[in-house]
Amino acid sequence: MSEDRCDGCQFSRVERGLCNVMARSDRKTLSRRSRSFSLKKGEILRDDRLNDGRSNERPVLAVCHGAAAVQTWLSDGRRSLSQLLLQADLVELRRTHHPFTHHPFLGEIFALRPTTVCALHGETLNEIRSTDRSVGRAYDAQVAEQTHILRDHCVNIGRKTPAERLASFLLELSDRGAQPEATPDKVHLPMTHSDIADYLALQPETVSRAFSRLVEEGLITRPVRNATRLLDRAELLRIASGGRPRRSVVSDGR
Amino acid sequence: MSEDRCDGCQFSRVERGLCNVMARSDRKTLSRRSRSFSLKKGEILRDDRLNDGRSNERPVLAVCHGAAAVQTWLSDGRRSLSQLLLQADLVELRRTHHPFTHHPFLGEIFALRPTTVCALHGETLNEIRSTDRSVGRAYDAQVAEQTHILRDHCVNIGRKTPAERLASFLLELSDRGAQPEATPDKVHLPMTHSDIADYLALQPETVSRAFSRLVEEGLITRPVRNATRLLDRAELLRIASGGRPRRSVVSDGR
DNA sequence: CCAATGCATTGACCGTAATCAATGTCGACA
DNA sequence: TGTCGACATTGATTACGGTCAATGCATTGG
Repeated sequence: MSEDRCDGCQFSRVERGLCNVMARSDRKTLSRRSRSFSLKKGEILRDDRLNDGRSNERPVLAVCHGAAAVQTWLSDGRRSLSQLLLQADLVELRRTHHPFTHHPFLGEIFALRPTTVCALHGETLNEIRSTDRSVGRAYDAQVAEQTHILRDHCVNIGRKTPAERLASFLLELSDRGAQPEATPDKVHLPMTHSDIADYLALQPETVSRAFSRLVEEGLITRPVRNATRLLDRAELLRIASGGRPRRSVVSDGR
Repeated sequence: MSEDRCDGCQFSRVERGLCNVMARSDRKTLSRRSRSFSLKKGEILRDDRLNDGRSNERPVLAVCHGAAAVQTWLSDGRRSLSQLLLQADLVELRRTHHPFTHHPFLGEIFALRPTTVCALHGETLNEIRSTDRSVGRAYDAQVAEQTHILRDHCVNIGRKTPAERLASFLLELSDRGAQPEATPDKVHLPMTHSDIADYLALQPETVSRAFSRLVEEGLITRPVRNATRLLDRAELLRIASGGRPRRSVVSDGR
């Protein structure tokens, strides 16, 4: 918790990292009022852990390193990972009430692998944002991107076949690519098949079969268990966007 | 386009409406630099319509009246409605690039019924926000709520049965309730079964059957075609959250 | 008032992914 | 190096929701 612990933080160095945008002095101020958490693979961070000692103003979480997901349980044990959190992603874990059940909504962060998360002090972030316009822009951009990804994900799990979902997923990983030393075609998988299943709204077995199918069709290879190489990006993209057109991939509406 | 056209706008009167929070003078300034659109039922508003004449700074859309949805097509004709936009909802239709295909992302707003939408001038909104802290808070709250709803929706369409999805949907409508004269139990349905299907990731026939089932079980009635009355809110909630527990509805995690 | 149209409903059937089960593979650790 | 445990893969079967088709019911407009 030293003042310049941010200097060692990977998040502050990542291109799209919010801390990278702000002035050094602001970063120090923010750092002093923020806390960081180390999560082991499989560990869960609930919002109640964020609120001890501090005010319960909205804490904004930043993923400094690793990969996590927003996890939800149905009461009979079904699990869903609704949002993937990769390095430099921001997520607001507001202690709020569920939008329509009015029960207190316990956001839950599940570490897909060893992960460090920083709980930024919301009010301080607001202050910085009001003096430094570029911080506001960066923050808004992040939020807008996450919203886009969420909408897109609804389309994925709502209207696509297993193979299409997996293709979309691999492209998503490749593009959001929080992988260490990655050529864009070598995609590191930060999670198990079971986690992928709960993210893509499938069963693990179906994920496995979808992988096999993409391999069969020569679109990917799987050099090691937790990585994939994309061989035919164009075709993957075609599949991911619903199949049909051989040339143009952009949906023409209607 | 008079300066005080906002005075007639329903959005500015709705409790949670952003315009309701800001000072009258700010509202006038914002109004002068914004444009409003009237959409007929079934009409589509693409982001290109927002950018004629004006700068292409992020326009923030506000639903003044009616109901709409963010609509996406897969290339073979499958449709998805990923986000419901009810009165006083904000949505950022940033002209951006698709998060991982890099194609320009054409956000598309589909009017579920006659709807008026206001394209707020983003830069002006930012200025107002930097002088009036409460506007920023209200805006952030809206965004956070939408994000919550989107995550929740991912769980709905990813892991719930048709009846569970419908129950969730009815409760969502009841609570976000942009209905005119509504007791909380009388829920107006602002869309056709086909639209509901594309929102809940089902087929229209399945929506119909799910309705029938909830009626059979005595949980709702359907006095008229486009409305429903919730008879047993607690039981609907139990179903919506995955079934099991007879007493407590809040998921205890694990 | 009736026709026409657009939705909704119900039924029968089918196909895909979930489920159940057995086997295989990798990695950690002694 | 060998054992154990977690995860992945593959196969067989089932069940649920999609699909296709027919009927019903409202609202609109001539």
